[in-house]
Amino acid sequence: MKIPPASFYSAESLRPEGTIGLLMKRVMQSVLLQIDRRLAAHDLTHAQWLPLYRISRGGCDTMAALARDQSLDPGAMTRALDRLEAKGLVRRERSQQDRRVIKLELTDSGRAVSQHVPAVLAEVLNAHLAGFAESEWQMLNDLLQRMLANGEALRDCGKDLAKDSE
Amino acid sequence: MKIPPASFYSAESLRPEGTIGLLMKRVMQSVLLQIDRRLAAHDLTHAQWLPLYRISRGGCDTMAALARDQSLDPGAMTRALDRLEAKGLVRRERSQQDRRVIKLELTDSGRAVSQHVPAVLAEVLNAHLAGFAESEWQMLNDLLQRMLANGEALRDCGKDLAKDSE
DNA sequence: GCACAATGATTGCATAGGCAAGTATATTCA
DNA sequence: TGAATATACTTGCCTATGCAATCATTGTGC
Repeated sequence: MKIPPASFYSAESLRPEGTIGLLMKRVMQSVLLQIDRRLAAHDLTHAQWLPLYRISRGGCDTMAALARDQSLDPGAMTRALDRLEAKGLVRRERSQQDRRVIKLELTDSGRAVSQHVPAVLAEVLNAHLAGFAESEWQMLNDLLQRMLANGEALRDCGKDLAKDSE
Repeated sequence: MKIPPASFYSAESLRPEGTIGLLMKRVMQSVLLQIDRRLAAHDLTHAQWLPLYRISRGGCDTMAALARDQSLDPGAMTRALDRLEAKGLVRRERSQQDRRVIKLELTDSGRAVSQHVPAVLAEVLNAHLAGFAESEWQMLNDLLQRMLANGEALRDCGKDLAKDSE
């Protein structure tokens, strides 16, 4: 059973500055700007504290797990870890059980820095949600989840959609 | 009159995979993936059809205007235009009125390609909104607008916030 | 007119991500 | 066992973005 696409936008009526897409891009930019600003003192960018934070929370202690978790390219993750290792925040160690995988663990310095992240993250998100009722926050979560589910449905059957829509 | 920040997230309860931030990132990735897939036949990436589309719509015919419009770095825009010009989609021409500015205009080829964009954009957005009632779509717009407004309020008074939150 | 600031565009340097090819190790199955 | 396959990671190449410094041009105030 397929739910048909919505028809809120049309090629004729589209105004580039009014779409959901641009709106979300702007919101994301704002959130990342605020977080980066608060973590700049620790010399961290959003591409760096994210993996750091994930490692510190446990559950993501290999490159592949980390890359999947953040839906990021493995190559990009390798280089991100290069930078974190160069800063002395992360240690790589080849696993003995499976010699393909490389175990990741924080150094003392990495642990110290990563503990600042959750408070900043929560603060910035809450600031962007100022004035929201809890029901509105839940609604936003729900709507975004549904958009994501629609997107995933598209992705799977997407090989034959690479044609133009005219 | 200031609206206090929300308190939906806290440093202790934060789960990285459950935040609004990661959710929006995923939705954006999905939207861009689908658009890029449909425009790949025209050899365009999302960083390329966006300025193209804006120029074709009129109102953004200089580098600075384009960069501001997409909240993008002027340097990045220069290089983006380099690539579009190399593909023969855009022409640069120095203005006679103000010899600092460079007027941008689409070539015939650029115009031809850019006319495919709106339909694809609308199609992908609508597909991600499948199953949404119009009221839900409006609600989503409204909530995102409010998040953006909160973010802009932060940005302006943000010079003294570059400290840690502990 | 002239020093000075403001603006438009560019460039160098750095981080960052996608894609594809390649290497090493593990797993599966004939 | 051994070939095919899958997985983990790496590397090279390209696009893409931010920041800071630079240059040319324009506008401002004296």
